[in-house]
Amino acid sequence: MSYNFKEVEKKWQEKWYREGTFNAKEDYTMKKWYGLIEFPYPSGQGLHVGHPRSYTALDIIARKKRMEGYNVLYPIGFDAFGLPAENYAIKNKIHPKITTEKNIKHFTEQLKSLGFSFDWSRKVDTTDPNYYKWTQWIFIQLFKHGLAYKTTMPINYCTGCKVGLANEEVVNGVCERCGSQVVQKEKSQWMLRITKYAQRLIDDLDNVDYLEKIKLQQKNWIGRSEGAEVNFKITGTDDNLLIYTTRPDTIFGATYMVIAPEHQLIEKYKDRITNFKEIEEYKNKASLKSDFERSELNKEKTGIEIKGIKAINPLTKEELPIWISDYVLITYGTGAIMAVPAHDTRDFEFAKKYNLPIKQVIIPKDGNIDEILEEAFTNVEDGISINSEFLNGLSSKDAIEKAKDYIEENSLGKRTINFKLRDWVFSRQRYWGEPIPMVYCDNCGWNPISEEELPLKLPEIEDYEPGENGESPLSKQTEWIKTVCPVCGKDAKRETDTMPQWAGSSWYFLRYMDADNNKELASRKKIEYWGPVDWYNGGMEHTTLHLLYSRFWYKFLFDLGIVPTNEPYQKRTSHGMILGTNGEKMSKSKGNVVNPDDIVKEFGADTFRVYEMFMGPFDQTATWSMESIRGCGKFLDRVWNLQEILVDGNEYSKKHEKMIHKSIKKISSDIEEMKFNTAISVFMIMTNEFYKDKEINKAEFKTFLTLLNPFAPHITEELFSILGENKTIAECKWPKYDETKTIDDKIEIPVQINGKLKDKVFVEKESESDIVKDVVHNSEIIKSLIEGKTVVKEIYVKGKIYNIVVK
RNA sequence: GCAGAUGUGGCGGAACUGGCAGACGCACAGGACUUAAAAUCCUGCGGUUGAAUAAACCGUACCGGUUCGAUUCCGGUCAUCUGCACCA
Repeated sequence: MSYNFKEVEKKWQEKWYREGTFNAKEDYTMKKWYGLIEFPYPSGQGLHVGHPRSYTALDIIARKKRMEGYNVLYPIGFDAFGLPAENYAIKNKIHPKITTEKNIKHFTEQLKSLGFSFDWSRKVDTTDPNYYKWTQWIFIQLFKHGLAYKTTMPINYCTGCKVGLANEEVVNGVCERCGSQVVQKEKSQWMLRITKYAQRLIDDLDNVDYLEKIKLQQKNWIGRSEGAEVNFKITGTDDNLLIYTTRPDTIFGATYMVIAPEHQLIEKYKDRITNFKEIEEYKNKASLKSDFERSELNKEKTGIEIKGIKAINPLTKEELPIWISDYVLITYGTGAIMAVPAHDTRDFEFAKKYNLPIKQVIIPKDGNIDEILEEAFTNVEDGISINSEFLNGLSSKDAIEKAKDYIEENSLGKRTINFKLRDWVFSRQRYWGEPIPMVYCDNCGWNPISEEELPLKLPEIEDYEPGENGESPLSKQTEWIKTVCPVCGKDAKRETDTMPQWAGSSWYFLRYMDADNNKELASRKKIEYWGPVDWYNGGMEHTTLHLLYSRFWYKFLFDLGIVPTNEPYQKRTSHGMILGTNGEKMSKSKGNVVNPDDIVKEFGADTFRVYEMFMGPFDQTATWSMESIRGCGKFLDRVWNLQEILVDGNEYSKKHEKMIHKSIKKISSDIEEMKFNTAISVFMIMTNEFYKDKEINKAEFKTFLTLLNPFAPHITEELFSILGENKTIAECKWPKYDETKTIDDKIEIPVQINGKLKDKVFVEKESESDIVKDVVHNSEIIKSLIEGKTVVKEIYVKGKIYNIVVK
């Protein structure tokens, strides 16, 4: 009897999606579970085999939760604004709306063909005006609370996409999306003040269940550091040069100062600087470099001494030269540092190159001053201050605190905290995004449009080419731009930039809770019931982008009183990538792309699902293998053919009872821990066992099918109905196990001599060591092996092992 | 350079909290069925020595340590992957 997956899968999918079997219930008395996967960008290439890895995993958990009696919300939607649709429009003159619609349709078919238990009734599409109305509304609130502002600043500008990019979108100096070169460009941009939330974004990580590596990556990205700002007097003036340092204990070792090329000091003391021309040249050269070029050139540091002004070390009163160098960044701290070459690697390198003095003020705990320092000594854990007056003899940790105290007591500066996190560049000079609902008036400046006017719809246009000088294509829509000032009513102009793709995805999980609401982004009642997301799975690549941005927006909404908790996601896990059969990342150019449609056609959705879960540990990278997927198909065929050895029975048979209870326990916990590969191996072991005994009874088969259902929903439902059940597995309860029935009463104890396995004995599970000892010493093998030798020691670890040490 | 992770048969991988290394699957080999092939079923499958289903030794990247006992813990080395990259 062979299994016709094509017919069976189609049959069940039609039933599920017609009846809305998996739609969340409007019963707010039930315990809820909200599982979330990252909604896909509906690209023209269709679904990638990587998508189903994440979707199947949470589908398994969602299906199990339903059977455990939870009201489950497992929604789906599309993150449909974005560059590929727009680039396609430029090339082919087809409106992005049309391609997006087409792609969403294709994605929907593909997702349904895999049998995911999504609630399709709540489908979200970020390009739908009913959706982006609220994206725009949130932006207006951000503006009203001073968290959105416009500023002219050097931005990362992609020469290919012709848009400004956030730091996060620049990878190795090229555009994350198109791979073109990124240069620095001055542009007026909308910014979101995410930095204001930096501390909370770190602190609240303590209250959520994210994988440790995710928390760590976010913390590193936000990059908090504690230090002090210290004023260094500029000679012959009352003015100060303010620097930032995390090592105020090294202040006695400062031998020169460095400021960033963009530092305002240069302009200010133009007249006193004797080599101003030279400095200016250096400055110009530096400004031409992109951030990437600057850091690429980091092997050789460059710099010039600013002649004519000096700084005074507030503690030693020494006069220190001031240098200009692009190894100091204007965007971090105060854009100026005191250089302590003896105790900072970068300063050391710079001092060596320009022959600047190196003064040691810290030595290792059990060390001495080195005559010639080979490298900077930077270890805070192991340092003792020397040559530092009141700091002498203190450990570096204590010295740092004491120095900070001294600085504050003597009004030389203050304790400060710095973050690496930058504000979020929120403007894109693109068409296919949410219009930024702002209006500029010569009298009143920037103001949001009235909330009643939302959504501010994207105008229908035909020319998607960027405007002059990389302006948004909307800048050519003169009619649309023309409006009146929402404050004074005079003529005014609309903002022509649009929002980045990260906007729509920053709050979509809230919309799922109440997808059709046209009065609020979602009702408070529903947010309180469904929120926060219980389990969110997605890629590691979104850790510092989407995940951080959406946490920021959610915290803002919390501050507004719209959401009741301060974190959106209770739990976050991530899946590993799937590589092509050659072990490389799948890409069209390499020709190693596996198309999910082909797999479904050849093997069926269930085999596809089982294979993706079986291929390796869920969070690790896995390589696609056509041989291995065949093995999973074989397993499901064996499951199908279990019908042939089916016998009657309303209870588990004696010989299978233990195995079944153990398996329920193992599979249940494996699913919760996302150890899907070992869960599937348990199913295989069970199947092998049934075949070995040439028998499976009805009760056993029902349990087996129920357990397997979340992994392979179609074949199991079909077999279940063949059994003559009048309900579906989806309506059944998740099987329970009896702990006492998972324990063997007779256990096998390995016996070792000097740690090497020699024999095995059987004992009652609760046997005390003297009983076990008797059994062990009765073994012929053991007897012969210890004969004539001295037994030094015998160890029995209850239920585990027996070890005899002989000489 | 810094931070994190990983390293186990021909391959993907398993092993709870320090207790039988290699579960399960793939590939491969032999056999059954078949005119034949595919499919299916059965058997074997870390290495060396061995006629052996006898036995012994070696074996979880490498070197060393702790322990009755280490894939697991500790110290060091090497390799690979990921993230960050002049953040003072």
